[in-house]
Amino acid sequence: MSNAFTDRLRGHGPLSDDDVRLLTAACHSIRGHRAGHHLIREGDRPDPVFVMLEGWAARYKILPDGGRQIMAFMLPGDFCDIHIAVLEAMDHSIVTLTKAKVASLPRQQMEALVEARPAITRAFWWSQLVDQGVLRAWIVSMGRRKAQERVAHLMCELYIRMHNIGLATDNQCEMPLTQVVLADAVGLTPVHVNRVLQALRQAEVMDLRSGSLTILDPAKLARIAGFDANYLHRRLKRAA
Amino acid sequence: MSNAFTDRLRGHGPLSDDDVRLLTAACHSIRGHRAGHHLIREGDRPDPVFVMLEGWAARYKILPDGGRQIMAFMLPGDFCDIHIAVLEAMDHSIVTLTKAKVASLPRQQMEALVEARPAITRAFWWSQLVDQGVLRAWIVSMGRRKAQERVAHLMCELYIRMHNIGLATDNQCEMPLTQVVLADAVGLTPVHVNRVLQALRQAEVMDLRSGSLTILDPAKLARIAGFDANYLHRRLKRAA
DNA sequence: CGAGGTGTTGAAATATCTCAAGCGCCGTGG
DNA sequence: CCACGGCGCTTGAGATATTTCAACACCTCG
Repeated sequence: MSNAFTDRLRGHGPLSDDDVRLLTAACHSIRGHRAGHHLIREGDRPDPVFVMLEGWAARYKILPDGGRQIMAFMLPGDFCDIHIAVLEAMDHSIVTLTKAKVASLPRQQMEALVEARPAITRAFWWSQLVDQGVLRAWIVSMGRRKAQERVAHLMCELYIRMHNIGLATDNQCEMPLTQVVLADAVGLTPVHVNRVLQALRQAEVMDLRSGSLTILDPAKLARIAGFDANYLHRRLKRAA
Repeated sequence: MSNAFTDRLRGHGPLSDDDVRLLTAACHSIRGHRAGHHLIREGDRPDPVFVMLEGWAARYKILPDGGRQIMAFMLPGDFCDIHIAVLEAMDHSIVTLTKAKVASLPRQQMEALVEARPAITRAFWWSQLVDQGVLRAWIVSMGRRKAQERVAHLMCELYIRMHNIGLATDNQCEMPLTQVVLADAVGLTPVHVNRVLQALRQAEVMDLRSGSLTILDPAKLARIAGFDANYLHRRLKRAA
């Protein structure tokens, strides 16, 4: 009677058993997808809200010149904006990056939950808050950090997020990102990302390779990244 | 019985007279500030929610190396995240950029409104949605657009937002940004921003000067920027 | 009158991109 | 089982966008 989704929301504040039951029930349609499957495409009329139960996905936009910019990574427990259903057309797309299991909640059911269950609404707001914090951190990175710092910062973010959902062991976790995906996220060129990764490896700071990240020197990594975790404010940790 | 704030929210969906009355009443403490006044500083414990009634403000973060990155501009009718009150400490600051009039709503009153008034909650969600759209657009800009396109895009965004709140006439509006503020927003150097502005001026695309923006060739500007307004989904326009 | 913020200009330095090529791996199809 | 093609990673060298540093003019404000 729980999954990555309810666990995550519970991290944002107490939910009654009833709340959890309603939420799990709402995730009725659960489907498996392979890497590269589009959950939504730009231009689609959005209806259901997607919730990642397993695997990774990315939210991205394609520019007129064909370039791609990734705006967010979605990990297990994350979900697409609840209110997105109000729009007529998506202005971006979402793809799975790995094999994934995703639930979809019909819009109406979502809204019903929000209207009826204050605790759930509150949990959603929290989640929103964290998401916005992440978006802002990305803006700071892209605006003022140089290549090395940028990828270091992203690795910090993703490691912490993985850690928060119990998917990281000591200084190591899965990180199923190819160098071009990484490049599209940090706003660099794949070849430059490659060189940056090599530099970080040779400096014995971190090692990203074949789908997994190893942090060799956490303090140094955080210093390079200028990383300050508290924008990810994880209630979970504190409540535990 | 209305102000920039209620007008804005009304743009996101119908509000009853009662809703509007409650909202205006909630803006009890209204104060004037001069340019450069901090509404919140990083590290502060946030309590009230601020609403811009007149003037501009910017949300920014200072990096370890002393650099500043602006993450958002706040125009009349905008407000800081409602839920921000849940945090223990602000992870960024907000300053006024011009003389400004701002209302502050106590946290509790805010939450009471949200619990009691579904229409108001809905309006807040909309507002959130738009804000997130803007954040994402900034990420795309900083990640994949070059200097000229970036400032062109920002000018498009700000012009449209000013237009939406009735503060722009034909292809012209107030734009009280110094070149260094602009630079801190788009992630460039002030001197480079200067050159970009000159280029856009000489190309007769737009002219930003002494606090006001003139769009000389809207089509060209939008083309350079790769601008697509629909992420700002303004209900106002449609409803009108 | 002086000080500081703002806009402007020039020239050299540098981070990042572009283009181009090669290598290893893996899954597919013959 | 092998050959092939495609993808992901790596490397090099030259091109380019943007930064840095430094200086100056202008204006406002005290």
